[in-house]
Amino acid sequence: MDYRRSYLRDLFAAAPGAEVEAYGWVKTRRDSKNVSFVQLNDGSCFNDLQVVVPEGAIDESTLKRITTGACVRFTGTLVESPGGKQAVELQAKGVEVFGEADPATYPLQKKGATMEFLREIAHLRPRGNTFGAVFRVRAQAAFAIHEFFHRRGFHYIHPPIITASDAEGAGAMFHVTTHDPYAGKPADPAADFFGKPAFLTVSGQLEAETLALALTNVYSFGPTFRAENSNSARHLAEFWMVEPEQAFCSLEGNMNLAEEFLKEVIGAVLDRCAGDLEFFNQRIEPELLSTLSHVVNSPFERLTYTEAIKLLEASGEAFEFPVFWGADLQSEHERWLTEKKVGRPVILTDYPKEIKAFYMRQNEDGKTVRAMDVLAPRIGEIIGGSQREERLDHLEARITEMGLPMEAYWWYLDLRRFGSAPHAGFGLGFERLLMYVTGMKNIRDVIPYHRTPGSAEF
RNA sequence: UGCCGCAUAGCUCAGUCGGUAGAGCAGCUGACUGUUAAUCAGCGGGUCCUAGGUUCGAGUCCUAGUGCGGCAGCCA
Repeated sequence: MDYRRSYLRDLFAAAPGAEVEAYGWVKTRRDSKNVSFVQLNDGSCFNDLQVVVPEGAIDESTLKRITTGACVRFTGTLVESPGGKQAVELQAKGVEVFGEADPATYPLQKKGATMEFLREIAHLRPRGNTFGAVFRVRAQAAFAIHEFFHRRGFHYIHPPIITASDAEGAGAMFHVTTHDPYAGKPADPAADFFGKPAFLTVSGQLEAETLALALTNVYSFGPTFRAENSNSARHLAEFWMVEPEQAFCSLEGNMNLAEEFLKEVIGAVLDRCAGDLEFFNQRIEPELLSTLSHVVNSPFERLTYTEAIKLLEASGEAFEFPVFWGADLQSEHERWLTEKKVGRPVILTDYPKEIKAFYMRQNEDGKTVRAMDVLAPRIGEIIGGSQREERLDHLEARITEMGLPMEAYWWYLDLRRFGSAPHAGFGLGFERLLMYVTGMKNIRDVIPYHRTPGSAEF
């Protein structure tokens, strides 16, 4: 056995008449008087291979071990299929059973399981249609992201996952310690592993900026952690984030990059995962394919926050939360804009400085900052970014205004002391992108093992 | 974390007015000339989430807890 062999993906493209092997897991077996049919899948592509077992080809006691969930290798001849649902099938001559699966206790059925139940058997769900497709799309999307940046000369960087800075301000953080938190002794950071409090990163942005102001165009793509007690279909405590950062880049350049990025990655998945997306379109989200091709082929709407507020005020909608200049936009407002008003992704820019982070570049009006959020129908905010404040005095003033600890930012401020440059970047939630591309409704179902409050199984 | 809803067979669910447990699918046994969510017949399968309470009697009503979901918030 060797990875250099045929996979089901290859068999579907092979010429009938070939003698082949087929490795995989059994989806179902159907028996007739003289013949048995086995649906086999190895995860190499969406389609199952139909294996035909003529009477006598395999002895009955072995055939009985080939049940749903079993792992097997068939040998036989690839032939054109007389059945309507597949071009080729395997005429079996022999089989080896690697692992049986007791049909009475194997929890995956071919019919009618809810997403909630499948989440409880997350170690087995990749064997089903839906999650096989999810994780193939996840892999292709991740690869397409690296390709996108690589082709444009961006350098892939690796900001630390453990950080001693608790001042990033992007959300509640997980502590990292070698001390027993349940021992009841008083906390003593100086005696801990790093000699001070340490945390899991909530964003690599500040570190990415330091590399952008040397390598010009960089991006990171890795796990990110937020200890927020959020219980929603759009939040995880551990998720993957893509964070490009560009020197010599304005907010407009940042928006252009974000739009090109989404279009190219979605386009790549449309190209390379056609079978998987077809399934999502049929069974998960009926409008998926038309929506995605529309997104790839039409420009994103770009609005300033101020324009968006005016549109919302003129909408005539009875919103639960009031709309006024200075208010943070609520989900209902974002949804109206992107789903009802525009019907495709919207980029909102130039938010009031009071509702955005300290590092965003201040506009000349003294009221707004060069922030941008990309909002997508169905899932809301998929990207958040900004042009960064590159002027030392402006940045220091904002840190003081917001009551943040100036000392903690000494190295971040050094970037503005020594060779500062206009620069911009954004953060993209990888799982949110996957929700958008697959039509899956819960973010817990686009990652193999979700981490959420009260949930760290597997 | 707040509001709302749900929890019954392996899965998906029904269970009327409070009177002692049901279906479909899955599984098992058999039938069937190539099936493809195969079909047909038969069989087995229950801590009705947990703990209290009301009642002659609770799957059903009440209280608390737990889990899950929806919406909201936090954001990516």
